[in-house]
This record gives sequence, structure tokens and C-alpha cells, in this order.
Amino acid sequence: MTSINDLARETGVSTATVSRALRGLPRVSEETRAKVMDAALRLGYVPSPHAVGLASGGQTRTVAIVVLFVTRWFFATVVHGAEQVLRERGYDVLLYNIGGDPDARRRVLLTQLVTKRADALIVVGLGPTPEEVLWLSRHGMPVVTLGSRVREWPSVRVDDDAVARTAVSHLLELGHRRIAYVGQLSDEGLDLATPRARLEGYRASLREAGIEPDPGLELEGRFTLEGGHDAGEELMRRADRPSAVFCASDEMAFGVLYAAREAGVRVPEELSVIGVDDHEMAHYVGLTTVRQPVLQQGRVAARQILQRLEGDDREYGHVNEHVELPTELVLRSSTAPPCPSA
Amino acid sequence: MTSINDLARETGVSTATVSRALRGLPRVSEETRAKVMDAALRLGYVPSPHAVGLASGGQTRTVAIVVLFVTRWFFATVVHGAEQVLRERGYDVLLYNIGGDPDARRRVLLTQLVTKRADALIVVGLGPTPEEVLWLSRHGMPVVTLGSRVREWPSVRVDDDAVARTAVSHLLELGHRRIAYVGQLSDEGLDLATPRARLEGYRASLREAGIEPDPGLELEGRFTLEGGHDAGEELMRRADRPSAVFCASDEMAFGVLYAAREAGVRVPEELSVIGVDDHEMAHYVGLTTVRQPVLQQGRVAARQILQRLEGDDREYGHVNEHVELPTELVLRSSTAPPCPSA
DNA sequence: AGCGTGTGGTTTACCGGTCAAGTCGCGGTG
DNA sequence: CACCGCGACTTGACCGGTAAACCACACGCT
Repeated sequence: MTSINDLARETGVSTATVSRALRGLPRVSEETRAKVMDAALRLGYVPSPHAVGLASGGQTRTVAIVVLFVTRWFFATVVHGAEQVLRERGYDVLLYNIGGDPDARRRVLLTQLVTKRADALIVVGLGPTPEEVLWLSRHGMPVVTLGSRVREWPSVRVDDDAVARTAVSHLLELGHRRIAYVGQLSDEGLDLATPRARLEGYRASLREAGIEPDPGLELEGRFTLEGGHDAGEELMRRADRPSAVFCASDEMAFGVLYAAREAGVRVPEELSVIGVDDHEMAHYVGLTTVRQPVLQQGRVAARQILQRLEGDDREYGHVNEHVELPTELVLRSSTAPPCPSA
Repeated sequence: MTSINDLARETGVSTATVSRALRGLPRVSEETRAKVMDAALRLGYVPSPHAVGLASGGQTRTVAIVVLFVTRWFFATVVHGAEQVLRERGYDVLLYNIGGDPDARRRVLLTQLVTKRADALIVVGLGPTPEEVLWLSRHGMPVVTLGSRVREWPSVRVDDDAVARTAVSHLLELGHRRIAYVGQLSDEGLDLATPRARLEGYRASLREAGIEPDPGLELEGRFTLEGGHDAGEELMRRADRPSAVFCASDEMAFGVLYAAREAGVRVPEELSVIGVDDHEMAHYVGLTTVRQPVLQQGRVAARQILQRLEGDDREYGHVNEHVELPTELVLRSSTAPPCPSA
């Protein structure tokens, strides 16, 4: 590996001059600069980020993104959005997929892993615990949360309470009274902020309409197609099947739709289904959903981080500590008034 | 930030002793070790990877993964698999999503970005150009390709030619003669190995059955649901609609299925559709497909890399330079013999 | 002539670790 | 009793850069 010393020897100037020549700093004659550049190219010189980082204050030009499941559309899309704006600005992305493993979560967030390997951190979909907040703050790590919110750090999210209310109100307005909820309830040591908030919103929304939430209509299901499908099958088996289902994500909603089809239950005539996300597939299967800007959330989180790191970010204007992006009800063919005969 | 010097001062020993105490090396009394450990914990000490890397031969304990589109199920799943085994072994993952941008590709692969920031590289879905091979080799970067294959580097993939043959043979055996192909043909400066190989396999397979491939039946479509849908619409409009479609990915096949449904074309009675991947959704929509082990490809690629990096990897046995994983035809309800009336 | 002021450098001190070589006290041995 | 060997450290060089301090020399000015 060619180092800056090789370049210095090759060009006959000191390493400091080489360094300044390559970085375009003043106090270098054009002639020398050209010579250095040429040698660097010829020898395939690449500065060592380690040395650079060490010498200039421990910067890594790297941002870590911690997600629950890269394979979920939502997370992948968020990562895509964030990575895009970060790379544009010369930052690299370290990806940690802690996928439901509390142990991995501890190791990633609370040990060496993140600290000092990255300049900042974007936490997606996890509600950070007080311990995590404390540790990371103590180490001076700038953090932005996406999809959850803690007092100490900026966040980007949609109002999950409002999301649930939008969905449930829509169903109520259509005339539904027995409305089920399908989402992740327990979370095995992980703190999943989102499904909980949506569940609360669902309950509150029903209560306001004078309906007491029926615990029997709150179905556990992992945040996947399969989770939705299992919950859907369970629902279809019931004698007192609800007339509508609110799913905490579109992927789960797809699962419910397939379960309904398998059971010969017509949608939307016999069962209305509504999801959240506006997954790329939702359009094609005709799923009514509450759209949230997914890519954009990733982009905004990245900008918040950049703002924190570079401080002088006028381009994007003032960065709100807590950004809440708008959602929107997208009507398609999976919801309709309940069948009078039902 | 507490450094090793702070620890040394705190415990009254030299930095070298602290270093060895923390790393569990010999020549440190149990007493001293305990004292050091305690201080490290109390002060929240975390070694600087920069310093460690610099001092001990430029290692980063980081592997870069370059993918085309994280948001595609295939890529996300591969990343998931690779990240899992890498993290298990204490490696971090740098993610580069070059998403169809030749410029990004150049910057990531041919400039400083990758070199020296990672110990090794996994390239997913891109056929590396000779220039890229040369540059990376020159810099001593170990590379594994996933989904494509070059002579110089180990690879993990499925036999795309065989995949195409399996799919097309299945359709031929059912009695289909007019079989369309939907996949990405042109690639705007990116070298996408996979769709090209599948296209070739499709053509060869037809020829062997005595059918001359009809260029009019080879449809361009991006590797997404939407791409498949557009191509599907185009097909449905045709008077001489083919009786079967082979799609280069399940996501594209879903798009074709939706297009067919919208056009009132019944699957599989009037149109057979087959995809590749065995996407998690394929099961639910009843898509016949050629299954490839996606997660496993990511895992195997990661192991190959680890083998290269650590050399003594007996755990996984001998690592083949070019691993080809098996695929499997999964019969579901989207394929059937052609309708005699058609 | 004497004196700031720029320009184009060089020198040197780190940054935070690791590693090889050296030091020191101590119990055992010939 | 001098010597050896060994365990438990310390010292100092080094990894590849950066940043500040320093320097030589030319130039314009009073």
C-alpha cells in the first residue's frame, strides 16, 4: 500500500506538503501540486481513513443505521433514502440489522460497536431505552430516531396515533362497528414503538365512537406477510367474524387479504381491510391504506444528522427537533360499507 | 472521550499494560487486569478503531456490500444473510446502494470510497468490469461476487442459464409454444449479469425445442413490480398474446399477474406465468417459480469473505472458489397447459 | 538600508493505539 | 553467593496522516 511517505519521497517534498497539495489547501505552488497529483494517480494512492480520522479529531465520515429488519419493505426503503443523501455528502453507511434479537440490540447499541465507528446514528423503528439514551449521550453520539420519539433526540416520524385514527375513522364512517386490529403486540424485549402507538390509536378511536374495544379483536401477528396471514386465518375461522380489519402495515394487510381469499371471504363485500404504508404493491392489489412517506422519512433523518454533524447546513433550512410528516388516506377497493346481511 | 492514556493514568500502569490487560493477553497479573477492567467500565472506555486499525496493520473489521437496489426483496435478503454471519464474527457492514447510477458505481468501486474503508467487498448483482477488477485487485481488496462471476474472484450464485431452462422447459412440457420473456435487457451502463444470463438461457432453451425465439416476445422491464406490470400491460394488449410468460424475477411476475387480472385474462387458464426467486409473497399469490436460496447466498458469500480474511476457517470447511447453489422448480397455480381454444 | 509581508515550503508534535525490546525484583539453583 | 530465568511491567518506536510553528527568500515600501 502506498502511503503519503512514498508520495513525499517520489516527489521530493515533505509529507505535509503532499497532504496539503492533495487536499487543495493553499501554500502549495501549482507546479508542486501537479507533480503530487500525478504521482498519487500513478501510484494509486488512497489516504488511510484511519490515519485521517486519528489525526483530525476522530471523524469517521460514517453514519450508522440500526434497523429491525432490512428485509421489510419499510426499513429497506428508509435505508435507501438515508443512504442516498448521506452518500451524496460523502458519508458512508454502516448497517446494523438487529432483527428481533435483543442480544444483538444490546451489542450494537451499548457496546463498542457503534461508538467511534460512526459519527452519528439513525435508529429506525426502535424506541430507545433510557439506558441506551444515557450511554449514547454519554459518548456524545448524535442520534436521530425514525419512527419513534424520545425527548433527548430529534426524530422523524408520522403521527401513529393519527394514522390509526384515520384508518379506523374511515372504517367507522363506512358503518363498520366490529373492527379488528392486526399488529405486533408483544415484542420480546424489543421496544417497538410503532405498533403499540397504532394499537393505542385504534382503541382510542373506537372509544370515541362509543365502542368499547374488544380484546378478542386485537390480534397478534409479526410484521410480515406471514404474520398477517396467520392472524387473518384466525379471524376467518371465527363465527363472529368482524366486518373490517385494520392492519398495522400493508404487508400484514396483504396476508389478511390472502387469508380471506383462501377462506372464500369476499373483500370488500364481506370484509374490509385497511393497511398502513402504501407499499408499492398496495396499488396493485387494491388495498386501501394510510400512506406514509417512507423514502422521505429516511431522507429527512439523514438531513437532520448532517445538520447536527456539519452545523452550517443552510441548504435545508432550520431543522426541527421533532419532524412529523403528513400521512394520507388512500382509498382503493379493499374497503366498503359492511354487507347489510352480515 | 476517554483514551487509553486516561486509563493508564487512572490505574497507575503504562498504556501498553492497559492494552494487554483489555485484550486478555498474558503477562498481566490478575490484580492489575481487574483494576484496568474496572476503570475501563467506570470511565466508559471504548478503544478507537482508528488507532487500532492504524497500529495493527490497517484492519478495519468491516466488510463493504455493494448492491444495486436495497429495496428489492432479493438484495435486502442477501444483505440480511451476509450481515448476520458477518456481525456474528465481529465484522461490521458498510452498505452501498448504487441503484442504477453508473456514476455512483464508479465512485464507490473505483475511488477511495471502498479501498481501505473495508477489509473486503461483496458485490451483489453487478458484473464487475475489467477496470474494476484491475483496480480492486491492485489494491489488494478481497472480493466475492454474488449473482455474477468473474475469473479473478470467488463467486456465489445460481446457474442462471439453468434457472431459465428449468422455467422454460416447464412451460414447454405443459405444451406452450409462444413463450414471452420479461426482464431487464438494456442496463444503462450498469453491467447486470443476471437478467442477461436468464435471457440467454431462455433463448437457448427455446431453440433446443426447435422454436426460434421471437424478439417481439422479449420484453424490457425494470426489475420491479411496476416494471413487470408495464410489460404485462403491453403483452395483454397484443392480439397474438403469448400463452405463457417467463419473468426474470418474482416481483416482475407479480406485476404481470396484476396486469393480466386487470385485463380480464385468467391465470393460468389463458396465461401461464412463471417467475424466479420464490419471493415470500409467491406462495400467497400462487405463483409458480424457480426457487433460489437467497438468504443462503448472502450467508455463503459472507463465509467466503471470512475465509479469505481469516484464513483458518475450518468451521465451514473448504471454500470453493465458485459456489453454485441449487435451484428448484416450485409448482403452484400460475402455470397450466395452454387453453386449447387459444 | 531596514522592515514588514507573502509565498512555498519544512519540522515537529501529536492522534490513540500496538508491538518488540528492555528493565526490574524475586525465588530457585549450582 | 552470584547467576539464571521468569513474570510483570515500562519504554520507545511506529502506523499514516494532520496542524501548528517555524524558516528562507523575494518583493514592495519608507
